[in-house]
Amino acid sequence: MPELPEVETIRLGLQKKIVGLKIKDIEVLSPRTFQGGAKLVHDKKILKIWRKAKILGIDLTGNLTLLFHLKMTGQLIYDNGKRIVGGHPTLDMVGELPNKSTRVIFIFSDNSKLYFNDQRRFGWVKLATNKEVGDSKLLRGLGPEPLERPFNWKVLKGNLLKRKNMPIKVALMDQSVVSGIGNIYASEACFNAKINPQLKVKELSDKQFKKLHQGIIRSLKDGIKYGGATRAHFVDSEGHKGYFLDYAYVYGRDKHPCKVCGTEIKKIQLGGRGTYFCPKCQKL
DNA sequence: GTACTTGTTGAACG
DNA sequence: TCGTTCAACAAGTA
Repeated sequence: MPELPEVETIRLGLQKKIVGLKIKDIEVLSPRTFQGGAKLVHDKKILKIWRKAKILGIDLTGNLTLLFHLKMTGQLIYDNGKRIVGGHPTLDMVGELPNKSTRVIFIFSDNSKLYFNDQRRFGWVKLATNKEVGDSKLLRGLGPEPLERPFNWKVLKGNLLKRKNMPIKVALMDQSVVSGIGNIYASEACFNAKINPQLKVKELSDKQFKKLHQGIIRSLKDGIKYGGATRAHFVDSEGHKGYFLDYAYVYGRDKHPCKVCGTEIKKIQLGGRGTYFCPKCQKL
């Protein structure tokens, strides 16, 4: 599913392709997926594409911005005849478009198209004014971007300590602590830092906060390098089909041997979510 | 039919 | 009010 690295991958791919294009038309196949007045995008030009946490923003002329959240199964697929940019990987990304998962289609003045596909309709597209974007509680109260400079281990520690009694893995997923860490990367970051996900925040040493800071960055950069955390079929931004073997160290690998020490990976529930860890590498 | 999956939100708890 | 937990929601798979 699209997490921060996949949204970033999409942003980088789209940036190269649609900035400067004019939106000629829009088709909303699933009204509940599109919030706001769809017709307002007619004849607007794409100025800039940005990302905050897992939200993708496309700034348009007319002080308008399109906001996208892919949630679990959203995809953005750009098609100018051969090139596409993906999200949640499914085989239909290389098949015919539109298909039964297509919710919104943007048609540009050069007749290329951007498809918003979403199997489960958890995701959404929202047209907002620039002011609404600034006021949006979606974007306010988000913690620092984990891959940008202001995010260092002291900031991480300070923010985490607001949740001092929580298990560290649950606290990591709090979006006000750090932006964009979901269930997969929370487990992976803890593994990278060799910290047991059940450990309470207040029990971490400074050394562990430093390792966790590095662990978060490493897991996210790995994610971007591999184009997103997934073991399923994948299509890269040039349309080549690829296949990711499970690059994750722990996520989704319960009962499998740890890639570092061979110990069986355990799965537990933490904060109501599946949590994976190696009992030997991540001792309490 | 049931359990499970996700991020986000708002209710409910002590 | 607070820190924290939990149910609900969207819809599809196994």
